[in-house]
Amino acid sequence: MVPPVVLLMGPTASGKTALSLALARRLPVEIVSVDSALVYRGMDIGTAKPDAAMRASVAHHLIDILDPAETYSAARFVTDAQRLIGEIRARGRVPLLVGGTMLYFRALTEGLSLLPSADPSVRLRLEADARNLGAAALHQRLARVDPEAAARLHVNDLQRVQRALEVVELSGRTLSDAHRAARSAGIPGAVIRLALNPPQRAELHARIARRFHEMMAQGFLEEVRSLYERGDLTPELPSMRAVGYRQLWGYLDGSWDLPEAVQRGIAATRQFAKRQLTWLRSEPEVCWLDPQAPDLVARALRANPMLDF
RNA sequence: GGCCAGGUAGCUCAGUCGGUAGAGCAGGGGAUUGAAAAUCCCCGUGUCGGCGGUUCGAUUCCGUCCCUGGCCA
Repeated sequence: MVPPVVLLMGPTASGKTALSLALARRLPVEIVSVDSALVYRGMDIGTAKPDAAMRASVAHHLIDILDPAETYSAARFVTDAQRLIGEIRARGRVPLLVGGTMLYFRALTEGLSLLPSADPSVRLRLEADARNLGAAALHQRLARVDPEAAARLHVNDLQRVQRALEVVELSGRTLSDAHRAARSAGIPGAVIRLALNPPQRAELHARIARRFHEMMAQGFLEEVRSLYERGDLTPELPSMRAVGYRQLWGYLDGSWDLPEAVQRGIAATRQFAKRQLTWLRSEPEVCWLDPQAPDLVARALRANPMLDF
């Protein structure tokens, strides 16, 4: 029988890393990171990346695989994760997928439609069109080629309107047609979903603030400064748009003073956590865990008999 | 102690020539198919500092008290 795949989800600062390491002491797991920021090298403190000692104690995958100038995607994640799940299972171990990028989890478990990947030149042109013609004009253009997508997308949601236009331009079929066609397969075999979250939102907010200040004490600003001073990175890159990095970048370029950058960073983290929880509420068959509960690992195992080998 | 300027949403403030008030930020809810730590949508009742007075009606005018900042002593 193939081992189950365990998904450990939860908002930022909910204690996923600690629980994943505790689980690793009880089960023969390898960890697959499900995180769009942990993929970047040199972004350690602000992403709360598992440190060298942690990564020496249990195999971690999909961490430090890209330079911050590069871009990753949900589709690449699905390809990478599918491959890793197969490899880990072939070693007779349990794939433990840990992270907070909920789109990646959803793409992996529900599959993705067959779509063209992003094309930088098309995106540059569409961005220029958006600037010159306005969001309404782009939305109207979409309404002509893919009325169904236009009806679904808000005029102001430039990112998705542009993507829908990009899909038609690159593939000749509409996004709406592609969505109706078959998706890629999800995860074969059993899937167990654990979600870590404090029952009280105020507690999560407190954890977020505490952790942000700890990051500052650990040298988060110096980490961002060294990225800032590279000279080839811009605030528009997906890596530099990450929570905390974006706000400290704003301090370095003089947009605001340090206390304000920190407050904005903490607020952005809270907002991120809220969006993660919106995803999480629609996940099926989730075993919710309170990070403050004693014997967390025992609780997780008891709730999922399949895990108790 | 005197004079001046303020005290309105969790914060910063706007406003009501008297008919019980609204922005930004924060916060809450939702969406989410190759940028997703992104992007976008929806949600605004609060003794308008306290107490009196005038008025049909006061957050708005008057008096007084309290608090904050500045200037003068």
